Amino acid sequence: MSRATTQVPSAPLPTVFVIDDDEDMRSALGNLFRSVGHEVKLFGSAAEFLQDTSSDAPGCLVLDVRLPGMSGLDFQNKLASTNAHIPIVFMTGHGDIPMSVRAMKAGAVDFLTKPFRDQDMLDAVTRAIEADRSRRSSQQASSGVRDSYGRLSPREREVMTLVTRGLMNKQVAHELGLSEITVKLYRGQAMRKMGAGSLADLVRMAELLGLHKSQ
Amino acid sequence: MSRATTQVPSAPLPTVFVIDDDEDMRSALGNLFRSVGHEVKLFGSAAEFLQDTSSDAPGCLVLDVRLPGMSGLDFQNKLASTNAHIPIVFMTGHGDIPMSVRAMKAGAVDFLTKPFRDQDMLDAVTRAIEADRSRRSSQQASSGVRDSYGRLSPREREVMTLVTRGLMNKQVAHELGLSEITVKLYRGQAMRKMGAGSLADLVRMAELLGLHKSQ
DNA sequence: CATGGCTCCATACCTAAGTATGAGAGACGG
DNA sequence: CCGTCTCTCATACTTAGGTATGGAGCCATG
Repeated sequence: MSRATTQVPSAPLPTVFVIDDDEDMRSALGNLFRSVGHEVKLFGSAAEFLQDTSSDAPGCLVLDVRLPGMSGLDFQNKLASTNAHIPIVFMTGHGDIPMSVRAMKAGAVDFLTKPFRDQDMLDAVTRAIEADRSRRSSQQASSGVRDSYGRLSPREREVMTLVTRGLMNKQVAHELGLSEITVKLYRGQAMRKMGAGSLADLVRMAELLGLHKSQ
Repeated sequence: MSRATTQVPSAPLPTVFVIDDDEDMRSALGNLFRSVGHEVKLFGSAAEFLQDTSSDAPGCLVLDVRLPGMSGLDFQNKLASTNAHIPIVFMTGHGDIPMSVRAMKAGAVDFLTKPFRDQDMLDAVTRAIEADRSRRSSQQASSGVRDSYGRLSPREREVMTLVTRGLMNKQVAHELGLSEITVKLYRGQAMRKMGAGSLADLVRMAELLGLHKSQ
C-alpha cells in the first residue's frame, strides 16, 4: 500500500475510537483492531474522548453502554445533537432489549453483547467505517457547493432559484421585476461562481442545496 | 390519461395487520388499535397474512418474532426480498438482544418486549404507518416518472441521459453518431413523453431515475 | 402486403440563451 | 469629492435550442 502519496500532513486514516472503563477490555480491543490494520485510540471515559483533539477524525466509535459518568446512550444523543455524526458500535455486558432498540433507533451501527466473537466486532467496525466514509464523501461534495452558493449575491441566488425551477429568463425577469437582459447577466454570473458547466449541473446543485424543498 | 391512478374503489385507509398465534393477544391488540381508530386485520400465522388479498394495502405489520411455521425474522427477510416493504413492529415474550438488533438492522420500526405498555405499541404503530405513508407517496411520485420513461424509445433514452448530463446537442450528436437535428428531434420527443415542462424538470426526473448514478 | 413504429437526416424558421460593451444610479469608504 | 462596487438596463451580436415539414430505410405485426 502507498503510505503518503500527497502533501497532506495528517494522514486521514480511519481510526477506531474505543471507550471502555475496563483496562483489559480496552487493550484487548486495541490489539484486535490493530491486528487487522486499523488505527486505534483508547479512552477510559466519554470525557477523555471529547477532550481529544482528533476526535473528529474519520472512523467510528466503539463503546460500552455503561460508561463512567454518562451512559452510552446519553452520550450517543449528545453526539447526535452536536452534529458529530460518527458511527457507533455498542457493546454491553448487562444490557436489555429496550436498551438495544433505543440505540439502534438512534442510529447505532450495531449492538454487541459481551462476550462477542472477534469477527462480529470486526464486521461491525468495518460497516461503521464504511458508513462514515460514505457520509463524509457525500457531505464534502455538498460543502463545496454550499460554499460557492454562499458567495452569490442575493440577486444571483434568486435568479438561480427560479432558473433551476425551470422558468425562462423572461419569466424570471417578470417574477423579480427585472429586465430579461439583467437576468441573463446574473444567470451567467451564478453559473460561473457555482462552477456549473451546464444548466443541468446547476439544477443538481440546487437540488443538493434544497432550493426547491420549501414551499 | 389519469384513469390508472384514480380507479381505486376501496378506501385507502391505513390498516394494522396483526400476526400472532395467541388468540387472546390478537383480540386484545385488535381492540387496542380499533380504540384509536385504526383499521385492523388479525392473522394467526404468516401464511394467513400472505393469502390475504389486501395484504399490500397501506399500513403496517405487528407480529411476534415467534410465529408458527416461520420465525418472524425470517418472515421479515422474506418480505424484504419480495419488494413488499411494509413497516414492521415486532413483539416478543422471549427475545434476546441479538434478535432485536438483527430485526432493527433489517429495518424494523420497533421491537417491543411483552408485556408492553399500550401507549408504546400505539406510538410504534403510528410511526410505522407514517413511514409507510411517506414511502408510498415518494414511490408513487417516482412511479409516474418511471412509467413515462418506460415509454421512451431506446434512442430517446440515450438522448435524455446525455442531455440531462449537461451535454450540448452537438456533443450528444457526436457521442451517438447522429446529426444535431436528429438529437433535437429526440430531445423534444423525450420532453413531451416525459411530461417535462423544462430542461430543469427533465434533469430532476433523470436524477429520480438514477440515470447518472452508474456513470 | 400494408400499416405503423423506430430510426435517421435535411431545409427552413423562430425563440431562447449567452456574451460583450457601455453606461447610469446609488452606496460606501477613504 | 473621488474611486469603486453593486445593481440595473440597453444595444448588438452569436450560439444554442426548438419546431414543423418532408422524406428515406428498416422491421415486425397483422
